[in-house]
Amino acid sequence: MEQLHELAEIFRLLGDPSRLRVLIECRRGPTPVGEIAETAGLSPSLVSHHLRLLRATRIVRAERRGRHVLYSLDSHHIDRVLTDMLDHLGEPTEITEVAP
Amino acid sequence: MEQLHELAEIFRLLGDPSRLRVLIECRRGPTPVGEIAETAGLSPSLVSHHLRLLRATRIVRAERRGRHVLYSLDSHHIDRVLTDMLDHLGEPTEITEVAP
DNA sequence: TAAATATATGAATACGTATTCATATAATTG
DNA sequence: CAATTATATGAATACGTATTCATATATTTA
Repeated sequence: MEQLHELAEIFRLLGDPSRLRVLIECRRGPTPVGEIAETAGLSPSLVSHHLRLLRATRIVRAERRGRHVLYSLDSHHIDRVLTDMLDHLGEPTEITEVAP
Repeated sequence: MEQLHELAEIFRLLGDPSRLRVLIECRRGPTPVGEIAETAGLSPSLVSHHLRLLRATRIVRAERRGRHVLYSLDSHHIDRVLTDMLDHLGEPTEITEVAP
């Protein structure tokens, strides 16, 4: 199964707090790097580095608009996974009953 | 948003090929460490290390059965995310049309 | 109890990678 | 064209972590 590495790489990219913040901002639709940086509280340089990685895996896509570059999510799978996980994160831990 | 780190940690744990293999084996239901190791093609020691991390985040749960310890997925969220991503991985890359 | 099997743990290592800083490229405006 | 704004890139660093090896703990069986 070779796709396993591909899948792991996607998860790995989601597995960094800063990058996750960047991604969550991208969910709002095409957003310039500077705005992402400010909202996420990260340096533009760092955001740019992260976006490069996310772009390389097609998780995110870029479009130029004047001197800005707007980034947005390019995978509805990722979008859905993010939505699901964010929604269900607050749920209380289930109590697993053990059969006697 | 403090849950963001929690979410990132979960993704980080999914972001390693070996650990992902271990997790996928756990989806089949309670499975002994040795069997996971053999099926995944990993050393029992490595599998045990990974399982410890997955257990610490409640992604996986353990139950003793004789001298074996059976591991299984403990989060249906994770199960669903894995199923979704595995299902949709084979899908061809969508061609994004740009409006003229 | 001793031996055998199954799992866990600790230390050591080798490797990747997140972040910063300095600098480069691109696009607009004066 | 010069200056400014926005983004990208490269190198350096500091830190985490996956893997292995040796050893320990737990459980069953002889």
